[in-house]
Amino acid sequence: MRVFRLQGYHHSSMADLARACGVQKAHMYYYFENKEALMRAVLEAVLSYAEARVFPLAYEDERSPEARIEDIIGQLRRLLAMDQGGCLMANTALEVSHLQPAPDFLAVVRAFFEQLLDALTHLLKHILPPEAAQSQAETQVAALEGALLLSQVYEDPAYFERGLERLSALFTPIA
Amino acid sequence: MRVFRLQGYHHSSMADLARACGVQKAHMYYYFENKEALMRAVLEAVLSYAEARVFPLAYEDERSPEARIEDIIGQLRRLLAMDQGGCLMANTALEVSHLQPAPDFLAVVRAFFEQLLDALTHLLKHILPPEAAQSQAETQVAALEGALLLSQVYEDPAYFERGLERLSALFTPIA
DNA sequence: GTCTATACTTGGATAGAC
DNA sequence: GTCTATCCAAGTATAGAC
Repeated sequence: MRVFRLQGYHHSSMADLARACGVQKAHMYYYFENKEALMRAVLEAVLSYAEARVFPLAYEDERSPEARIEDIIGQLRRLLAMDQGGCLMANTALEVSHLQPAPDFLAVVRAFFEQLLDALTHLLKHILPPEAAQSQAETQVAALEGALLLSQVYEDPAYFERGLERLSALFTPIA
Repeated sequence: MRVFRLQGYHHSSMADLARACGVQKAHMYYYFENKEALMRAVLEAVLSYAEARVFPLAYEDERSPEARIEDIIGQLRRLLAMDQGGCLMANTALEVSHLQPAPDFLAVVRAFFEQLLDALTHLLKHILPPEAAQSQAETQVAALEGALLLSQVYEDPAYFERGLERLSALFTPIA
């Protein structure tokens, strides 16, 4: 996961990946059919983590929206840490989305963003009408990923931090 | 440029690039020292275009901000067309920003975003206090690139279109 | 300036011993 | 389940004829 995040899909060789795992290159093929299957497994691991520890936070309806968004932001800060390669889902999407044929692991990327959008939409419905909530969730996910991009361009985590703050601010208006 | 946008930097081979240019692979080395120099030249061509035809639109102070932002949006729609590979600057940044050593063409990417941010900040100063203008420019560039990402993830130009509309709407409040 | 031919390296993947 | 050895294709880059 670390290698793919830092070096990208195509630039990560099976040798790089094997070294990071502390095994011989050939041994990778005992567990994974090929490089694409390995990437799929990595992306599925990220998705599983988010499904277990991040998205559910949004649906804890007995807690306040403010508290829930703060927890989610904390998780996103770790999951997308810019100094560890940023967002693997976004990096991968931009690197392979136009390839023909498209690698099948793109479906995992889509599932990730869909669930992230749904989770945020659910939270925003507490402070906005349903339609506006969906639109605002889309805006916020885009703004967050874009802020992460700027952080990587300028090697400055502040852009991403400000993106997280703007998301947080939505739930703590003035008061 | 087309090949790099669609396939990414590392996945584009000199053979791919030569074919797209209609010359033999070896001939590419007559014009460019290596693949990295070729990528630099491509990025510089994009930057030059933006410096000549896009950014200056923001500074035509005799025209209304609304008119200027509409022209800029029109240019961005073409320059970042999602079905042609999206934003080469963003794609490239995410693909190579964590490599060590970092390719020197990253400086061109930084220059592009810096000038885009400056241009948007200048325009926003017509409707916001200076400090808020800078902050809002950062937010809008991030939101736009993020919207483009979502368009590529879902193969749906609508996300990017809505991003452009939200930018446009900033300059035409209610009225 | 453009081509053919080719050197040299790396990359993905397999075979088979242990 | 892990290793060594190896195959073959693709990749970057160069040499040299025309």
